[in-house]
Amino acid sequence: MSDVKKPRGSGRERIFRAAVEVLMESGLEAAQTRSVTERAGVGTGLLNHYFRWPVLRAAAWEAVFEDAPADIRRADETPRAAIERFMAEAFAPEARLYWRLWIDAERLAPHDPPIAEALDRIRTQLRSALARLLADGVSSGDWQLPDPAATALRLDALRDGLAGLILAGDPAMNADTARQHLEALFAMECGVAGGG
Amino acid sequence: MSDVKKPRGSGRERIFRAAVEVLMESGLEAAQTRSVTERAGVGTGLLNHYFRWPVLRAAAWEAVFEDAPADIRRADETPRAAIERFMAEAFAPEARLYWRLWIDAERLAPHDPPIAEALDRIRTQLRSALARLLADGVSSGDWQLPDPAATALRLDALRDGLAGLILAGDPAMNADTARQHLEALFAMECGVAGGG
DNA sequence: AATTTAATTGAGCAATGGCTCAATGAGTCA
DNA sequence: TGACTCATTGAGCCATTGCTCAATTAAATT
Repeated sequence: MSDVKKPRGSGRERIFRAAVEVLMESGLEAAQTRSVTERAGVGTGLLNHYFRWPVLRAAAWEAVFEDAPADIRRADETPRAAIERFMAEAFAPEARLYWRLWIDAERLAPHDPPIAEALDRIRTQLRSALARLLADGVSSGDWQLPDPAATALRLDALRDGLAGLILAGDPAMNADTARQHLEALFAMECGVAGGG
Repeated sequence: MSDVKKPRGSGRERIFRAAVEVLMESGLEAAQTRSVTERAGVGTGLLNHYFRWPVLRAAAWEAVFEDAPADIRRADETPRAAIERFMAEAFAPEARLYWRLWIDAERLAPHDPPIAEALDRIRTQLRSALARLLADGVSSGDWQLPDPAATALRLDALRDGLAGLILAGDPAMNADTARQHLEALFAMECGVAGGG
């Protein structure tokens, strides 16, 4: 009876989980307290009893990306396989939701301290995971890179820029093209002559 | 007397010019009709008499970037000089305002048709101006590129991504570092071995 | 001067959205 | 059973913001 309308867990937990779901559906900026309380099956007052919206929002955002750094290089995955998956997943349709959340966070960060802190933590972890992967590939002889950390930063930034173009509806950009450009950069980084 | 408070021009002109100024100061999202009418020294009703806010905002935005495409390659400028200026200006402090406007527009575009159209026009012009510059540099023997249009797109996207990192307050990114990465990409595009 | 037309005003409307707070319900302890 | 605590509710507050509209002023026309 009580779980027809209300998911399991205490009010506080339900609100947090609902916030995560709302973020995934609506993005950071369109998400509202009312959507969260509605989805949690809870009065509007309860959210404000437990949380302050900007803090809850940032916490839910961080929860969405919590596992991402560890997922850059999965257990027993070769560097080459991980990089191939990196390229394949970068602009996959399933990634759109995450890109929107990511870019929303970059936009909000200058005016939203909780978001800024969360973004900083996740970004640092993601980037060092990628740099580690690139360095491992050098160690294992899969590829050569003069400066894996710098390459990680460029791959990161180019992926960010390409995803931004896709999300902004650039007619000259789509997932396939974006992937080709990202792969072209990696090839150049590894010393293969300039890409087309 | 009448130009102590009110700048010259008709109400319509004054409002448009004020809109441009407000955009430059506040960015696209923080800009409000009241700031514009205040700055124009005009009643709030007049703005709505002449314009619809989303349309005015997009028109003012486009006016800000109107001259940018032609400025990629100035008259009597060699390709090399133009590219050097491109790199130097990309992340200069003066460019911050424009970056904010640009990224705001990318964010608004999916939900704001007037902005989407303006962004599309300017982006197309900017990108083809850059591609033309790169192709000219190949013709003149300043550099070699297998596919100048693809290189233009990557330079564009990487610059976008790097600027996004700076604006979002990434502690690992600043104007100098960003410029180095952008130059590293260009060097690789031209066939110089992978950059550090 | 009289009339018409256009420019201009700003108080206020309507919708939005985070948050308050007095009230209610439910569980616990003596 | 009464007293106390904590969870929960939701109508409504309050500030924001694009926009309306009846009223006013100024300019042009006859």
